[in-house]
Amino acid sequence: MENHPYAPAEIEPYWQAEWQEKSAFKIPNDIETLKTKPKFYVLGMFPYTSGAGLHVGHAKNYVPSDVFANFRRMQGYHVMHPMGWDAFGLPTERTAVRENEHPAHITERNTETFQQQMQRIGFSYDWSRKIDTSVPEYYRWTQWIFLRLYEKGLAYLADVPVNWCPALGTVLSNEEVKDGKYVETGDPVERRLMRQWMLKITAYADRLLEDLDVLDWPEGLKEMQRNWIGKSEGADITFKIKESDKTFTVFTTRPDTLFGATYCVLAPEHPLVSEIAHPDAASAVNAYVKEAINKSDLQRTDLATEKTGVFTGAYAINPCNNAPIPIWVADYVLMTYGTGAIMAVPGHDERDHEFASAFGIPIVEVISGGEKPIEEAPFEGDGVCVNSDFLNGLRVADAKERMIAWLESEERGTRQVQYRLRDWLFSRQRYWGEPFPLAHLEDGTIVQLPDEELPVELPLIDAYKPTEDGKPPLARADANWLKVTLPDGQTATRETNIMPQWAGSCWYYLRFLDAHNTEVPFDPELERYWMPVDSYMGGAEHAVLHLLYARFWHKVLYDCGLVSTKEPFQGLLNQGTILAQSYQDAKGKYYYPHEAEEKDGEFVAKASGVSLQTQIEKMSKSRFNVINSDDVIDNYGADSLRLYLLFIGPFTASTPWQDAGVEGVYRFLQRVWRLVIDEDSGELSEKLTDAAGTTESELWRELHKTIKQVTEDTESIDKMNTAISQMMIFVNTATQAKSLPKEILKIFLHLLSPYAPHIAQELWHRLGETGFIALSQWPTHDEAVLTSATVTIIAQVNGKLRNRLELPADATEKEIEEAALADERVQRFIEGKPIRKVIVVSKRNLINIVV
RNA sequence: GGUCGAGUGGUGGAAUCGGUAGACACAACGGACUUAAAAUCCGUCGCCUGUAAAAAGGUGUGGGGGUUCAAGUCCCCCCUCGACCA
Repeated sequence: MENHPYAPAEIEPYWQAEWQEKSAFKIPNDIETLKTKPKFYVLGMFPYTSGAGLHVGHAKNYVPSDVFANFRRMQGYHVMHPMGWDAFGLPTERTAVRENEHPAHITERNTETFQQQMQRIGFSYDWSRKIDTSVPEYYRWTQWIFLRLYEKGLAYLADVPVNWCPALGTVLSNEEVKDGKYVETGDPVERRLMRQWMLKITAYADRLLEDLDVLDWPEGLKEMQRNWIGKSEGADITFKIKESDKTFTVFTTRPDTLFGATYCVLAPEHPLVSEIAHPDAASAVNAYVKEAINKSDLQRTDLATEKTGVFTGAYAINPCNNAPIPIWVADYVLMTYGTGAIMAVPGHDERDHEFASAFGIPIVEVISGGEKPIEEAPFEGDGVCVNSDFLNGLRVADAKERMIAWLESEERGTRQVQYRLRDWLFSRQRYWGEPFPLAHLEDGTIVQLPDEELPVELPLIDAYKPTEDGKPPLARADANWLKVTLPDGQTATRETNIMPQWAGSCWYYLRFLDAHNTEVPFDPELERYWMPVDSYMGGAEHAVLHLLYARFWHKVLYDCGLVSTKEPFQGLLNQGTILAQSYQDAKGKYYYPHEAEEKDGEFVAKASGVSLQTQIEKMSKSRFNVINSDDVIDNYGADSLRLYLLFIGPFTASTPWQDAGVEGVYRFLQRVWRLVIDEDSGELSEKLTDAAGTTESELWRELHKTIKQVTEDTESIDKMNTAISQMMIFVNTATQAKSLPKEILKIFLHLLSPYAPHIAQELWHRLGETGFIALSQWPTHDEAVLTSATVTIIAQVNGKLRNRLELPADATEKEIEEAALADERVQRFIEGKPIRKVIVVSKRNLINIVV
């Protein structure tokens, strides 16, 4: 006899094709049609399209955003839910070099894979809005926006220290360098000053900081952005150099401790270092500077490492008491923060204290209140000024104000706000990125190309590496590309740097709104309708850089009158990472799970027998523990994959993948299937009836309970795991019911549809409905159905549960108390003891008797 | 070192405003069905005492202390892990 079990491999491709063919999730682009409904913009951070394809870690982000988009759509919103590809960047360029193929071809192949994998999961994206940051139709507008920044004076050239690898002849990012070596080849890397494009993000520091307050983001994430921007208020103070007319300026957040400054430190890169060094000290200073310059900032400022430094032989004059204090050079001071020079107050700063102790520099207490003597430990807390002349007796906050006022009146310093945020290094000496829409005249003048000339397309070149004389790869392009004739007839040479990988992702959420516009980057009316993004979901690894860069560009566009909101992403959630078991031998080499086996409770490599360590860690290609979404779909179907990723835990929690867990949700879907379909005949189950839903009153109540909870849990996004639990409870109840009104099942299928769209659609269809359940209306629960005639009262004695009492729902507190005191089991515990207090919590259906 | 977050059965995780700890699953175990197995259905499942089995009781949310009629939840100290920053 033929069987008719739940067969996702048959129903899923069918409905995916139907959705595609009927454009089920296509959003109109006509503003009048759009205005008939409220809008909702759900955006999952688009993926970098590496060759590895989509794994379940990506899906952990995209599945909840898809469920939420489905949910809002059923609630009657126009839902913007697009997808696209972040395609420019180094990984693809590296693959291109390795495989000797143009990066555009590789990108095409990779994006094709990603799209197929996503379509197999049944996401409700409007694929007609798909974008790819590496195609000219898109990056034309990235260049266009860059020109708006350039016009506003926000892009400039500067000599900045970069990681230069002589062996490769190229600049590397900080992430590619570890311990002064290129992480992949071990070639040495040095710090070198190079002329680079910078974006003046620091001009927006204050607004980037202040506007965080209006965003619905997790507090921790806002705090990370605040720390990154790192605003600190204090003063710039000018120090004269003894027996010289030279001066230097320091920035300090603690002007109140100026009387305690017993030495100064210049960063090794500080221009004064070579000028002021005493002849006797010059050679030691030079040697020190040379060594320090190649260390990373992290190495230099790490509190754990021992402080190093060298005395210059010169003295500065403390501006508040004219005391001469020695000037040192030390690498714990960075040229890139503040002024590259500090006043050191060892009594009240930990690093200064450590340094002064090591080199025998005096330590003076100027703020009282420390627990230990000032020679033993610095005191960084709040206290009262001492040994500080006109500041004596003031508390720290007042002393700061007083000192700044005094410095300003004496013209020895000014109030100053300092940011940790640096300007954004915006150029790369690479190939696979957006060319700058700029050119250089013979005399060195830089000119912007007219908007009509865009896009500046990437030229074809023969090798993706810098030229022998150190110019970027684009300098290899032929003269047709390199030379450009300007509207005024002059000839210029194109800029050969490219933009960094971040550029394309800084505004992609705007292009989705009007993805095919050839006149403007996006239509202003559409922008006003859709923006801001209501719910942006993605990994915490983008908590700082991507989100800060995109917010910066958005604010510039706002200032240009091109967008209507100050912030791009009103709501934001970070998904937890997905973890998986990985296997490593003693040397740290990773093994695939299929290469490992368990022997006597230990793991060993199948081939060699060497013993392996196992751990649960982040799923990634380099750890050989990636689970591909296609494999899961092959075995269980897309609906099981979706459900499992949600059921595994809250959206924001990091949880380990367990193959066995997929079985559980797969079984659940099979039970759902059997509620509707008789597996033996393939016909509708005989339990199904056309009776009203209320005829199965217990099930009817469970249904309404389920509507309520699924609605609330889906709304929160973070609790979709408990929404699924409740659906399981409903299905368990329905399985045991003697008869099943179709009405009840149809309502339930609505709840299931955002989560498991294929099976919900198939069963909806089998129950005789036409059209897409995904486009039907979300049900609401009836509170009256949930109330019942009796309630269960929890009876406690001294806070411990002793019995449950079934009482009428309208029982008064007095009646509850009487019933509880009369209860036999409660009696056993109060027997013979005086009752001291009785507390009835009617809201919680609870009574506590204290004896 | 600093900031923020977390720690609950064998496992993933539930638990609203302080009010029944362990929902829902996985794994395990037992039973029904089957020639057998798979699948399915039913049941047990924190630990300890207790019992033939129950009943019943004690204890229990990283550790210690506190507030409260009542603490996984609030406060203080400590330990461990994670993220970010230095």
